[in-house]
Amino acid sequence: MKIASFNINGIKARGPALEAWLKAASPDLAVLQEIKSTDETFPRALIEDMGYNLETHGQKGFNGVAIVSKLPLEDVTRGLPGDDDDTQARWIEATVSTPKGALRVVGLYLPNGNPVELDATGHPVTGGKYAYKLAWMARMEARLRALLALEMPLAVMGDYNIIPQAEDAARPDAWREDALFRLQSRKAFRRMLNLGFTEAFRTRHPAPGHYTFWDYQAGAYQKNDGIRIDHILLNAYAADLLRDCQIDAEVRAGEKPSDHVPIWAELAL
DNA sequence: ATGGTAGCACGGCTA
Repeated sequence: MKIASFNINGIKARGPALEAWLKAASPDLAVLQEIKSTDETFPRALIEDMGYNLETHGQKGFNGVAIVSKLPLEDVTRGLPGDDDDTQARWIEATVSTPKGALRVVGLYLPNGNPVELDATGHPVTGGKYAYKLAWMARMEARLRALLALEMPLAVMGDYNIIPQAEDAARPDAWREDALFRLQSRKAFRRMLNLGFTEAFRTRHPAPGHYTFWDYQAGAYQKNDGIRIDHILLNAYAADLLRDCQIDAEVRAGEKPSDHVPIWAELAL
């Protein structure tokens, strides 16, 4: 089965581009980020008329995640555990079952974290966006530990807002102090990888220069001034099933595109 | 360079 992740940056503006990509790529399942819509205002027919099932975890104006799937979505859960006061819609889970076995899927939109605010001793300022990002990643690590204990194939996909290595940015020096690339962010990401995950794209494409995001500003796409921040992490059960992983970079050149492009993986499932 | 562009929704935040 083909599974994918796509930060669509607003479902109301992305209808035609999303439909065109779903038709062309025909993923069996895709997690979507930044739907920027509530569950009630999401244009469900756009997805359902194409034969996909849809589960949303929306929020007015910002954030919001969803899963679309040709197979039924089972055991759907919404929200990242660990902080009852966190109202931002950034996490959704579901299970799909095939004749060859089941797959647990996470769709996530990890906080951006900018601007980075540090106190005099270099610690993130409490209540700031960077502190929120790091706290969110700590909660995510705890949730991943619980999911790993299920001992079943697991795919954790989405907009991580993390540039894992210098090779994943056209101009790494421009990102050194940014929340997407500073060492503390990358360490938190690596801690999660070290729980036993395989980063699907890097495993299959060791060469630098592959990106999933180009800013709308300053002609970033035309200059290929991109970063790789959308990732598919697979636990060992799922990594054993990995057959392919690609970025649909050409989507960025389409009509009225998102600033992100889809990334997908083929699993022998 | 404190700009630049885009989305949501109609003012200002988020990225």
